[in-house]
Amino acid sequence: MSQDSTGVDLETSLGYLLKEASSALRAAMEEALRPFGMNVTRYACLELLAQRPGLSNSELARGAFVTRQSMNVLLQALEREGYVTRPAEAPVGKILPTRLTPLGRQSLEKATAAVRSVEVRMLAGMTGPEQSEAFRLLQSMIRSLRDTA
Amino acid sequence: MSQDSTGVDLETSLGYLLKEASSALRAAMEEALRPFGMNVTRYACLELLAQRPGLSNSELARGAFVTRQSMNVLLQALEREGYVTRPAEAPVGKILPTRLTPLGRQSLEKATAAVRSVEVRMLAGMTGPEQSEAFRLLQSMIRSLRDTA
DNA sequence: GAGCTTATGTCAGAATGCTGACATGAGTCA
DNA sequence: TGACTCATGTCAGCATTCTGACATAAGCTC
Repeated sequence: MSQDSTGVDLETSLGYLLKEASSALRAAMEEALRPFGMNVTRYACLELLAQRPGLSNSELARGAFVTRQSMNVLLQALEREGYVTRPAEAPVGKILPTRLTPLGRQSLEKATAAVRSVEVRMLAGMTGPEQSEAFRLLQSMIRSLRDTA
Repeated sequence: MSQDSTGVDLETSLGYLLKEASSALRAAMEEALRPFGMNVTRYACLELLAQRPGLSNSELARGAFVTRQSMNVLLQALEREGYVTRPAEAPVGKILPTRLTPLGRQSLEKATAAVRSVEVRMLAGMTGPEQSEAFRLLQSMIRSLRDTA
């Protein structure tokens, strides 16, 4: 009996375990990215831009799971440091499409190997079907949380 | 072909999906806890103390997945507001065992129902065996990330 | 006991992310 | 056209969490 009637047993809670896994992944990612002077959000932003050039600030924010205000601060820094470019004026509406510079692309490529090795490490010990199942189950959780919101 | 040889395809990355799930859970939790003037870390701290009274600052930090410095800031606030108590002097070593006050316990109980409903919502659509499998797979990821660190 | 390593509590400063607010542009609809 | 709604970019202020640093206590080894 590790649990009274009113509490949430942390030892058996999937939510708690999900947070633990995310925390472990984040720590491993930050550690892997630190030698490149990068953090997780910064890397996510660059990776998103590599795969879908021209994303707006708000789209990048949604993709990196931060608010558009936070992403705006980050983009201003990246722009100042020469990793990305944005047009001075919006070609349409207020959206400023962002693109990687050669410097940004180069910086991303250095970090990518480190990030990939973290993911490989995380999945070591899981079979292909198990990885597919994990993918499916996580998608189910996300959908349930969003739909009923 | 959505993927060149150097990148990490975010659409199929389990790491990215794990971050997405964690982000969705966190958002749902923060929203559920806001009416009670609480956030996730604060709730985790109180819940840990309810289940294992007398935990030290460092142990609470590990349980809530923040640094001990962050937990120290939080504990000082909780103590000031009367939710927890710590002895003025360490009974042994430097460890200050923390305990919930009646006010802290009462505050926790109010929040618990909200938190539990979020977890139930997240698991809607998953069978019992699927939940067990998700638990097992997340544990595997955590172990792999930690062991090879 | 002396020395080493590890863990703890704490302070200070910096980085990061959030909420609130505002102005502006696009789309919809009557 | 005008009114309404929604999404966007941005500024400001605040909250949260982090890294770095220090002193101290426990445990272990010699």
